Amino acid sequence: MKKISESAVRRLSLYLRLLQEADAAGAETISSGELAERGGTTSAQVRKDLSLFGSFGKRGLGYSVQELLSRIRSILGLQSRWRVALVGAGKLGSALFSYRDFEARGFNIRAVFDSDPRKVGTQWGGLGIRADEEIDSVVRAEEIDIAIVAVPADAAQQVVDRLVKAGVRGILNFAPVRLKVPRGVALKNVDVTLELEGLSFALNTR
Amino acid sequence: MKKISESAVRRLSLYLRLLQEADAAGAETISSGELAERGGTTSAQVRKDLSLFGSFGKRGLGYSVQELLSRIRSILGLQSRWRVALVGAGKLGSALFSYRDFEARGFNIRAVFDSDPRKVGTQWGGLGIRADEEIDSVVRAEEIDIAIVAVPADAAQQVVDRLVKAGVRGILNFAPVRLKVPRGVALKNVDVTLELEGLSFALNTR
DNA sequence: CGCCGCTTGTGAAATTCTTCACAAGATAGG
DNA sequence: CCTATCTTGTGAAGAATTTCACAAGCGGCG
Repeated sequence: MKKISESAVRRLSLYLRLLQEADAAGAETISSGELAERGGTTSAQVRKDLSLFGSFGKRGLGYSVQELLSRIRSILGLQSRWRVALVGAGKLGSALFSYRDFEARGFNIRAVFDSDPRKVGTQWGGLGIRADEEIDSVVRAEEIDIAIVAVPADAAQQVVDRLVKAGVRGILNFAPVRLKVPRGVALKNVDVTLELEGLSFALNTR
Repeated sequence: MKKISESAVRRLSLYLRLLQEADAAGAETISSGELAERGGTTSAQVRKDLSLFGSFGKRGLGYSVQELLSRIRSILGLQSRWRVALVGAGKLGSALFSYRDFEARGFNIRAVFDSDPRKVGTQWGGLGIRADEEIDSVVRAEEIDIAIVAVPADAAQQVVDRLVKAGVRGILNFAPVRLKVPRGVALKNVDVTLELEGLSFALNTR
């Protein structure tokens, strides 16, 4: 199997959303050109991306919205739900937790952790907040695959070490630090400051 | 002036953070190799990135931490503060607002908007929440450069249209939609679902 | 049935990004 | 002053990604 670039995966994920919108709008079929237009790319790019995984379209017609939806879901591994833990019950954690769109897209938050003893034990939508020390046992018991890390920068590496030790295989990190994870564990970072600085650069150079 | 790739800018931003850490740790000087190691890249990459803007190092010695800090700040346009508006005073907006790290990095939130009449008028850390209808006048009066959009997907385009009309030149969008902005307006997206799906793909293919 | 208009899938070309590799500057030590 | 050791800056090579361009499949219509 050849290597799939990160940007190709991002775009697939984007196509998935566009397809869901098209589906909701009642479209039966969609062309690479329409997808490109709505996704801000080119039709050749769309076709190339899809061709990495097979040929799903019909010449002259385009793609069946239903079929492409299910193909992309399967490519991205979204057929079944992922079991997710959220670490950090601060404001960001709370915002993420209440963002119920995750649920709809197959990410099921099954545990919440925080280091603050005053928060531990309180209920969040039917889920009791656990102490960081319980990460190992709870993650194992709940068979968590993915963790969302929303703790301060100086606590993040320790939390991640615990998560990895407990068997988590994917981490989405919101703390502004470069985390170390062993190979075999997937890591993605969301760094708002970095994006703002990107805007600053763009505004600065013109 | 030649074109600078998005990834190069991201890395500069990363180097900036690493330099701040090195500075806090008391380092006077730093080599491309050290930066690379801490930033998860290669020394050639670091040197190439920096060489796009000039030659800031001393052979045999490396880079002066202080000088490189100020050079990168100036490249990224962070010498002066940016005037920022936050649109959307929900949970995410609240999390972003209270993340005072922005302030430290030169992004000064000067206005908060929300469409909910019950929120309008309440105070957030000394700032009164304004109605979306006021975007035009307030953004002009406050000379806002950058807006952070943290509203539901179906409201985002309308908000952005207003912001753009009022003269905002950079937008950081958290809503899961592909926004349309005129050329000349810089747009960055933070899409958590997309990142989670990227993790799903990574976990799925092995 | 045959032609026409549309759209896919994909090699090949073009472009962009990363890595290599090395001359040359800088310092320290004898 | 000379040598040994670092580390930069940068053309050139290599790799990856995007765009081009076109043959070929498909459906509709006369």
